[in-house]
Amino acid sequence: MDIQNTQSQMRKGVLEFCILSIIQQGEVYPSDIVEQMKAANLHILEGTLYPLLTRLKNAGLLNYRWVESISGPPRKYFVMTEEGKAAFGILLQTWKEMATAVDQLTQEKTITANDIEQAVS
Amino acid sequence: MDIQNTQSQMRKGVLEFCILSIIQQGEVYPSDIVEQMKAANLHILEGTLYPLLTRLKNAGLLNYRWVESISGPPRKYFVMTEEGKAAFGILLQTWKEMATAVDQLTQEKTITANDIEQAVS
DNA sequence: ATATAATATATTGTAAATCAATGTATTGTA
DNA sequence: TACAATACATTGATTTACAATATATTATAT
Repeated sequence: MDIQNTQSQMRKGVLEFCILSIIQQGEVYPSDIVEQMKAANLHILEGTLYPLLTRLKNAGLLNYRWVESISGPPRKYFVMTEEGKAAFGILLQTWKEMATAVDQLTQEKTITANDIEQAVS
Repeated sequence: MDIQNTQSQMRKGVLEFCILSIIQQGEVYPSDIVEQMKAANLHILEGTLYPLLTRLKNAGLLNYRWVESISGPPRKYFVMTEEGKAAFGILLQTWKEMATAVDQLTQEKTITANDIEQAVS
């Protein structure tokens, strides 16, 4: 176990949320997503992305349509469903709440049960 | 796959970071950690926490000492090592960078009800 | 004194998900 | 016609959180 592992755990946690966010901003195909994630320093591999998109599609949050490419095989362009938009709204709030909680945890000196026990004795 | 799964993934990602943060603020034993995490709405179960603490201890980031309790079996109080403090510093920066990146991803071009209203009109 | 409850550390088996490596298919170019 | 580039997709291994349960110590009630 090293620190890079913990760092990548942190990034993993927000993968689905970020991918939904990217798709909500406009139709994209998987390579677009990989690029945008890389630009945000949140790298994702295709072996992770494809099963993830399939899961989100099967869950009813996404749909896709085939679009011919001028330079290669056709591409799967993904779009949000209404259910997906609703889910994204919930996740956005979850993210905000969690980020606030983590910021408070790391910045505040929390009073512990241990402090209370020592203070009472 | 449901949305609660994605929410818990989000929380999982920051578990180690939050636990290091709690321990950095003062000596605690596992039940203290469970309580503080619960207070931050970031629940963790004992079956998750004990192996995690063992991993962090084996990685050289934590140490512990036994302390007798007045009401039950002795407790393992955990403290940060110097290496642990250094690792926490790195993770704190990773967290800040990631939170900024996620905020930018979600705020860049998020489609709002207002956007739709303007587009329709 | 004994049994039960409360506290606390710890392990096991299962399920989920990411990653690295590789496979399959289509189109453009030399 | 062969090769390169692009794109979707799967497989096997590893990691890890969780639920359930185990083990041990101390306090309390009967």
